[in-house]
Amino acid sequence: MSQRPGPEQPEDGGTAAGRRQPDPTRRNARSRAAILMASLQLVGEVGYARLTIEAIAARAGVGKQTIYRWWPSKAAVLLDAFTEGGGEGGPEAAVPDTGDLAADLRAVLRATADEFSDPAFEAPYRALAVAGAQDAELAREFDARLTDVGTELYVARLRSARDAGQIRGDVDLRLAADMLTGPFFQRWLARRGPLDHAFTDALVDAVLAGLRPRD
Amino acid sequence: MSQRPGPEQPEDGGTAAGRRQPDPTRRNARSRAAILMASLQLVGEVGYARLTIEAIAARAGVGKQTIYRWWPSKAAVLLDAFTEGGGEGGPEAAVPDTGDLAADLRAVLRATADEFSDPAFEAPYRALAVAGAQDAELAREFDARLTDVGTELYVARLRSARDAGQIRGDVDLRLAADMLTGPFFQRWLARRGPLDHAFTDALVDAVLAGLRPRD
Amino acid sequence: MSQRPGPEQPEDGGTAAGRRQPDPTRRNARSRAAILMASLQLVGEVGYARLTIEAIAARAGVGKQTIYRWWPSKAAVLLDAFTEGGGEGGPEAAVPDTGDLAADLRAVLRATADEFSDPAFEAPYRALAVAGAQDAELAREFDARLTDVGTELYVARLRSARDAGQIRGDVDLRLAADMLTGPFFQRWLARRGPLDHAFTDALVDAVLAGLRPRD
Amino acid sequence: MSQRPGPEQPEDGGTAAGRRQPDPTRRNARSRAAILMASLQLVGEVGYARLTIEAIAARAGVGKQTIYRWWPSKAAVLLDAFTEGGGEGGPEAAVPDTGDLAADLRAVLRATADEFSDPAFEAPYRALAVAGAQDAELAREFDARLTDVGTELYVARLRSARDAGQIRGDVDLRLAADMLTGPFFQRWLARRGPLDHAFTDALVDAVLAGLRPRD
DNA sequence: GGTTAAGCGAGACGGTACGTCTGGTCTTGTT
DNA sequence: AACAAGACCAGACGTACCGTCTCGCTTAACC
Repeated sequence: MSQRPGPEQPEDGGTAAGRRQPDPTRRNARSRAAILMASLQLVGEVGYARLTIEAIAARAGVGKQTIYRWWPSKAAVLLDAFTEGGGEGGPEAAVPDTGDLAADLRAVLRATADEFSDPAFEAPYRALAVAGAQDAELAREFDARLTDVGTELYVARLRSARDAGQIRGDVDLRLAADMLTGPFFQRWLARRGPLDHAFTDALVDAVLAGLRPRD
Repeated sequence: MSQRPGPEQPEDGGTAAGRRQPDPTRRNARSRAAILMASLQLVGEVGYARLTIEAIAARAGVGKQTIYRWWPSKAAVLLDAFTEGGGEGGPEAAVPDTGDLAADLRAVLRATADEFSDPAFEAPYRALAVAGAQDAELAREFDARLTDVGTELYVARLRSARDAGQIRGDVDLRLAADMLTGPFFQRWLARRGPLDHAFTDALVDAVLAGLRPRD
Repeated sequence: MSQRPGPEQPEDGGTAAGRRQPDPTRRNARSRAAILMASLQLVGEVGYARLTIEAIAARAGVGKQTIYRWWPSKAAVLLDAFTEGGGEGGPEAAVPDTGDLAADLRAVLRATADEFSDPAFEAPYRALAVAGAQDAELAREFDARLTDVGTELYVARLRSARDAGQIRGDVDLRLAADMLTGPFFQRWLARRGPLDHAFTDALVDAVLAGLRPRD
Repeated sequence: MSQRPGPEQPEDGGTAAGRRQPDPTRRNARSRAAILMASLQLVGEVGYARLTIEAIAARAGVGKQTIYRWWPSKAAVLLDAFTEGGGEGGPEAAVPDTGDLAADLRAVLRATADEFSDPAFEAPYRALAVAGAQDAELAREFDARLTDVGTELYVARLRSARDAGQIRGDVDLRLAADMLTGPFFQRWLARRGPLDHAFTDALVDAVLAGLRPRD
């Protein structure tokens, strides 16, 4: 979100013009940080639906225009807040590779489950998921900066396992990763059950059962 | 949703009173139908975020109070509208049982994918999923009336297959069903890829690979 | 201002339509009174330039929309407030007619000067004069409801004096009235000097000097 | 208005300091002229109420601070703009003295009426009158630089006539001048009627009727 | 002639109020 | 009593300006 100084504006002074884009170099870093911090606090306190730009501005000690100047929506604010504030690239930074695929995946999914049980993480992440479900443009951004990164880590670990002959050569690694994250995501977002280790362990086992060489 | 005239009001005629519950027998069926119809139309036209009670009332030719009297939220209206308007019990009415588990699941998931590609179905369903993600109470209702029903159909079909010895006896049928619906749900809600038959077929195959007896 | 239920809207449901006009019979009298009262208080406290609709609404315990629904501008609110609150038809209700024209005019102008020295009267009246100077539409309304009424009273008294032969038959009564009010108005609005009895008495004498029969 | 580098700052280099007064010798004359020009243009286009400092700055191609540095308010800008741009000392430069008082006054008032019928003159003058009505400090400045000058010219001409025995010796010349300008001002500012020659001629005659010696 | 301190164009900033929109409640008159 | 209609209090929306505050840049004035 925030500002990408891409080459999309053809002339600027032309006829179409429209919204005047601000100069990112003059941006007040202190205000920006205060806004992101306030967003995370407030979404945790009142939830996404009752999160308002006015409240963020007031909490951050900032004019509303300073938010509207730099972000197109409150979801975009949250996305910046989340990616900068704590979620450093998705559920985990990297899937460990001890050689034991099952153990590695169990460990990561357990850690992820724990993370999603932390309200400070859960509230903004859920807010972003909800916003993304309603706005394709935001969803793209959200996926590119959070979800896809996480998926890629699973794919990488699975590829390593495939190279080691621990899983069949014909498996679709992307699909396999989705089989790990999909049930997890659904259970979490729709609150279809507790995100405990029993569930994640069983999920890992069930998925791996379909990936192992037929011997 | 709508109104369950349960025995929760202890005194009613007391001092504090509170919410007067209306008499369902005097309800105007024509208004109710118009409200549900208008909800479905509007959510398809403007999406859930910009769906307003005022617009529903205006479109239905109904007073706002008639909506507030019978439903606690616009999501509840939509839920009634959806379960009565078209989604006759979730994605499908029943999983066929031809004896060929893979073929049956492929058929059902293909049909479901087609259904979720129909905007008239997709818009209100997505709206409900989004509302459910933000409101646990609503999510419960939503699951009870839509998702759980669907899941149960998969579980039933899988049980039949297990009884026929086509899948191992130790598999967790609920988890197996989640492995079918989870990736599907995630791909759909977060728009992580096209909901085509290639995807659903591959998903069915991948899940079944983990369920088959080891022989 | 407020609402004139004239027959100007031809069809309403037609193509032009536009602003939906509210139903004056359903108007909340208590809210209306509170708004007018608050307007008078606030214009006295902070002046017209810093008088805001928001502050009026807050002071009156009323939603902003209730003001915007019934009045087109804060000046219109003030005009209603002023004509109903205290200014009972302009500077004075009637010019006395004791037979002594000079004495009568002196008395009225002295009373008017006193009135314009009362901040509770002065603040809203000045606000209206200022608003009228900037908005011809409002000025028309203001004149019709306040200034013209006052002028007419002078004209009536002067006509009585003319009929009694106390002033020449060829004098333009309207102009004569303007010669009384014009210098007064200018001195007051532009603060060109004190509005004391010395001034008003001198003004009356100077004007009458030009009206008397030449003998 | 603008800046009077008077000796009001006691210490300047003190601790509290406060308002830094800028150095008038380093002032950019081109910017100053552009600001005054833009003010006059804009007040004619949108009126005083919707005249904004930002718009003046933008039209003049000038930073906002350059306006705030040299003028305390938009009214002060307008006052400078007006006194420099065209109204060179009020309605007229001098009242002619042909010996015929009535003819001289009629000529001046006719010219003044014509001037006040010119939008390029009327718009900023009305703006200043309005601003002055709301701000006593500004009104003082306005009077000193425009109105008083005009009044003094009338007084001078009347004094000349009095010395020539054309009007009585006991008349209050200041009041007489106000009887000419007051009705004119009121009619113009409150738009109580057309500012045509018929009006001004009648006004001159009516006033002079009260000034002539009783013979 | 190089340094330095202002004025300057530009515009980001913390604020306030705008006029609009919608939420959810209350009131009125009709069916 | 439910209903259509819509006025009401409340408060967030996104915009427009306010007046202040940096930023670099230009332009004297004084070394």
